[in-house]
Amino acid sequence: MNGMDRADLSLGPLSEQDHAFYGLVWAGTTLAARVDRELARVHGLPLSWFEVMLWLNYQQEPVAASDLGAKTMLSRSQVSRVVDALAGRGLVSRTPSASDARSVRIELTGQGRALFAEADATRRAALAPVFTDRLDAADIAALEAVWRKLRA
Amino acid sequence: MNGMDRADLSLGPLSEQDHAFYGLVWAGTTLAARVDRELARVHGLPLSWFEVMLWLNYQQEPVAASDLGAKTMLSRSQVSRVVDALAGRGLVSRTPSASDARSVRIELTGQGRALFAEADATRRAALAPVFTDRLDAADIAALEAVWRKLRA
DNA sequence: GGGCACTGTGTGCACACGCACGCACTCTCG
DNA sequence: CGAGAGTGCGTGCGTGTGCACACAGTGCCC
Repeated sequence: MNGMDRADLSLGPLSEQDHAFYGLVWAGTTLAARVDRELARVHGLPLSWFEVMLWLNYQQEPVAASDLGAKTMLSRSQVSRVVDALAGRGLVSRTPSASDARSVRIELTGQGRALFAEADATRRAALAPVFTDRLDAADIAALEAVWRKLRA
Repeated sequence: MNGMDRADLSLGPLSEQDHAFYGLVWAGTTLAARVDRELARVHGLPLSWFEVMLWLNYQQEPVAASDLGAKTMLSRSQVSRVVDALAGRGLVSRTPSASDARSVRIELTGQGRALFAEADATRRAALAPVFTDRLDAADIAALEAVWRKLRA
């Protein structure tokens, strides 16, 4: 992650589609960088750790590492290392699967859930002035529609 | 850059705003990764190199390295290294500024412009099936409106 | 049951990036 | 004119990441 908000994104003679694309990449990286910086500053928590905890938090059952790699935006090797670090701090528990001896069942500990709740609050706080507060319901709905089309 | 399209982004009980945010980051990184992979495959060109060439291509006059750092999404050190690599391949020229001996005037060479034209074509080709073709004019306009609000 | 392809996971290595620093140069002010 | 603050640029260092590989375990098919 970057750590600085830069990029004015005032490019010149680009088509509408191209400009929309660059704006998309710019907005995504800028907002992610801001969240990453705030998470690191307040909780000493890298964004990749937060991403794993986010996914684990909304799962009822423990999940396998390969699931985290498929669902999250992280590679398998990154998942392996992040989970290892989280386990070292007691934020997640890694128990071998009963049905498959290769697989590992990963879940948040109580401490992990507590820290995630705090971290998610700071994420919302960091996002509010630059994202949430600036968009109305119609904007949000429009973005939703676009994501649906892109995901298909 | 990543190199793989992953992430299904089917998160659970999130608010509309949060879902819009995650979709934004997901779409940005996924599309950027796709462009990066295609650029590397076809032209052996990293996305950071392409980004510098893109900005240089739409400038009439040579620009300083600090301008590239401010306008592009790259850090100053990254600009320094990328420009060095591009100069090594004869794609950009670095001539010391006449008015300020510290500054460098960077511009694309003819070879650089030619390669950028090809690379930009592959970028459009890579983006078409997953982005451009899936969105209509109303979607593009909606995205434009959002980027305007976020940039302000 | 035994061999074989395949899957889930972890790791060594090379590479790219940001940060902090250093150097050369410019500007300002007394 | 000279000293000190500020600016533009490049670079060593530490860190994080992806890729390719290794290893253990599983399922299939004969």
